[in-house]
Amino acid sequence: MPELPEVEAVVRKLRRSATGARIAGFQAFRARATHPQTAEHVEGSVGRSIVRFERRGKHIVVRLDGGVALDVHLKMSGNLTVIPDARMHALTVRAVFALSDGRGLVLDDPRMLGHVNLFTNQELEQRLGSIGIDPLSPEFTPEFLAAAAKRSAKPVKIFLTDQKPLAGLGNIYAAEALFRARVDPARQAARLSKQKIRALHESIGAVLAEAVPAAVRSYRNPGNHEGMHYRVYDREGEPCITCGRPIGRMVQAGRSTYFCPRCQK
DNA sequence: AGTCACCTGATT
DNA sequence: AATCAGGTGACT
Repeated sequence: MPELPEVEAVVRKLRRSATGARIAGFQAFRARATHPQTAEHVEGSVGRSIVRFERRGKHIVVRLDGGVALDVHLKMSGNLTVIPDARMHALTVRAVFALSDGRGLVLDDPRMLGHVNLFTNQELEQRLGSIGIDPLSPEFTPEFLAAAAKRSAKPVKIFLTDQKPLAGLGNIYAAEALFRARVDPARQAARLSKQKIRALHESIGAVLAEAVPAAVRSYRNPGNHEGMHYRVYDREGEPCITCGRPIGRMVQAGRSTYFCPRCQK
C-alpha cells in the first residue's frame, strides 16, 4: 500500500535487515517484474553487495557495489521484503534476489504492476532526475511550495500527486493534507493564497509526521493493523470530523478524491 | 488534464 | 457481471 510513508517504512526495515548482504542469484517469475528490462539484465546484480537503501519519492533505490543500483517501484500493491529462505516464497512473489546467507529479498506484488530494474548510478540519476523534492526534506519550504504551485496549471490535488514538483504524495495523503488545510481539491494550484499555501505546507508535514510512524508500526507486525486513521479518505457519506456533514467524493484525473464540501472551500 | 492500459483481487 | 483499488506512463 505504498505512498511515501509506506515506502519509507519498507526502506527502514530493509536497512536494518539487508544492508551489507550479498546477492547470490536472481530469478523473475513474470517478465513484467523487470519491465522494461529483461531478467537477464537484472541478473547483472548477482555477485554484488548491498551498500545502502535509499528512498526517492516512491522509488526504492538499492545501491550496490560497483557503481550500480536497483530501482524498485511498488506501484499499487507491491512490497519488498526479506524472507528467511529464498526458496520458500509466497505465490504472489514476482522476483527473488537470493542472498548469500540463504535469505531472499523478494518483490511481492499480487497485482504485478511493480517492477525492479538495474541501472548504473549514472543512468539512475538520469531516470530519477525529473522527480521532485521530498516533502520530508529541508528543501520543502512554504516558499518552494508557493513557487511550484504558481507554475502549475492543474487543480491542487493533481498538482500534489504529480511527482515532478513534489515526490511521494499519492491519492490518500494528498486528500488528507488538503482536508487539514481546508483547501478545495479542485482549486487551481496557481490560485492559492499565501495563507492557503502556508496551511497546505504545514498540513503535508503534519500528515506525513503521523503517517510515517503509523506505516512503520503496521509493517513491523503485518497482522495487527495499527494504521493511520483517515479523516476523509474512503469515508464518502460518513460525517466530517469537523462539521458533521457527509464527506463527498469526486473524480479527478480518473481517481477518487475525498473531501468535505463544507470545510474545503 | 483527461482517458486508457498495465494486472489481480475484493467487493457490490 | 461490473466496478473499484494506494501508481504511473503513454496516448490524446
